[in-house]
Amino acid sequence: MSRTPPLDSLFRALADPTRLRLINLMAEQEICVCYFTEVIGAPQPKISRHLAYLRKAGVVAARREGKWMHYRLVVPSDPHAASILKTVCDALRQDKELQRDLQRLDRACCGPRSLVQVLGAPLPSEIG
Amino acid sequence: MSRTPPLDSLFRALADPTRLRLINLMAEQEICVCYFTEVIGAPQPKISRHLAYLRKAGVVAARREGKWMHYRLVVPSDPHAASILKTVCDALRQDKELQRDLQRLDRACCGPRSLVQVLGAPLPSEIG
DNA sequence: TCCTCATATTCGCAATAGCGAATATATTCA
DNA sequence: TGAATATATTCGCTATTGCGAATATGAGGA
Repeated sequence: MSRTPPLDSLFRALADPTRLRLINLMAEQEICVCYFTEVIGAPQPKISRHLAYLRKAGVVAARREGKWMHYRLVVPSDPHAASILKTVCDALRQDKELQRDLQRLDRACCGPRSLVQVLGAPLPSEIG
Repeated sequence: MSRTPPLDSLFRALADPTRLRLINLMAEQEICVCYFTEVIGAPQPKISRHLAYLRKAGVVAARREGKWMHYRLVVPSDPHAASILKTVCDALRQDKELQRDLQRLDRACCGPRSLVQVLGAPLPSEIG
């Protein structure tokens, strides 16, 4: 007796600029939380809460590796939701602001004062 | 200086079950408000407010014809938003609950005690 | 064990969303 | 002009959301 279409929870998850930035950063890679806070420049609890929101919505999954938590996108089981999420990622990738996020991610990973160098943070890894 | 991705307003518009039902009903046709209230079975102000929300978000447009207001989907100028909205409509069409809405719309238009017969309401029209 | 670091959760608050009830507006018809 | 109809808006309320600040949890190392 579910009187609500199955997609509105997905859209609620997508209906926030910070969460869209997080999704964009995860679109290609599994990413450690420390990069999110670095790239987005928001307080860590804010990032963590949005990640928790995405987790509850089933949009992302988390994996612990020692002290670090890695987040990755989950392909929704509903094929329509999956298709929408794919389309969304494609759209985000074209946004100028969000491209700058990806550049900042690059610097945070590989630059001379990168988190990798300073904290020994784990590198993002391509999703196999 | 728009610090927010352009899509989150679209997703906020989509993040409500009633609005998804409205969008589904408009997916193929321009529809008169009286059908929305009839099919969805919600109080008229509620329908009207959600339509206003969709209008402000640029998802639908309205056209007056005498006493009746007709609403239709608007293809967003941003091609990514357009692509997302298309994908959403395709997904909604497959939902069982939403298919029943379309059946109710059919009856409201063409059945023996249809609004067309009782009120002289205008028929939905294919979007050319 | 204690300390540190990475991340998560809780708390209290301000902003927002959605709702029903009532009312306003716009159009047609008499 | 006034009544009737279709739709829109406003109001007061409750529920939810997002936030910063503070605190808790969980892992690794001394």
